Amino acid sequence: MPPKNHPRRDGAAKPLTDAMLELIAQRFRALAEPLRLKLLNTLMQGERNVTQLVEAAGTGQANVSKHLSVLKQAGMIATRREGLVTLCSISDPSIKQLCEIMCARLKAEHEQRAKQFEGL
Amino acid sequence: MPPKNHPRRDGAAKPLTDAMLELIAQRFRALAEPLRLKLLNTLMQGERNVTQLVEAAGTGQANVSKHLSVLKQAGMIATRREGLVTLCSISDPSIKQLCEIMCARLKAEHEQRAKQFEGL
DNA sequence: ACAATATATCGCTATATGGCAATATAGCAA
DNA sequence: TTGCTATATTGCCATATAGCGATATATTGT
Repeated sequence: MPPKNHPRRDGAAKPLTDAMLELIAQRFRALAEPLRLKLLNTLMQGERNVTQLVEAAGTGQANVSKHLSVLKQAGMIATRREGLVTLCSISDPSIKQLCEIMCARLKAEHEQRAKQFEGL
Repeated sequence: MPPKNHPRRDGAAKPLTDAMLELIAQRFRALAEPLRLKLLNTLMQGERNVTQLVEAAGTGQANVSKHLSVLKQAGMIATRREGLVTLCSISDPSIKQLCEIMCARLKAEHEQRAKQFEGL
């Protein structure tokens, strides 16, 4: 038996190895490009094939294909071939959460800034 | 009065402008480097000055300083000067959430992979 | 086999950025 | 002032990667 996994009472950070940090950074990096976020945002509505994603993205097919492979590599999307087309879908349910948290924070900061300008 | 903010019943994605996508990507980019994650992880334990962060990070001071400015620019940390030292602290409470979600997902995937190797 | 369509991959250039060494700046003390 | 410490900034190099055009591969239909 490995030692029991005690949850931490304090807010202390767990010791993260460099390898773990690299893994985490890698996943954030996959979310760190506007075009990839756009693709994911499109896929939130449901499964789409590559051509549809190219149209929605408004950029070249080669580019979309490359970004899709990054997302796939990061385990964020899954693909299945159906005849001629490749259908893509989100395979990582936490992505929606992550984006919502980010957006909420951005909105809060924006409103905070707006308040600074009230009644000049 | 602006139009009321109806919450969405469906799982439909909101229309995100390119500017918004860029902003979101920018924040994820700040989290997309192992060293920055390490700094944030250290700061989770509380306020630290730059020298302490340099020691904890195990890299050069110039490097740490640059990464800190990225995090500050992204609104994730705040700094205050106290005499000779600059004290840094996390200013964005959502960071912890984001990292925890990422880590949970990584752990889940790791366990999933481990299962694939059971009973070869 | 050939043609047509959908997607992936390759080669390229331009840009962004991490790390380092050196230097600059700021605050404090003697 | 001079010197010391803490931090920021600058210049440089190496690497990563976004975007693009061209090409390769795969799948289906004729």
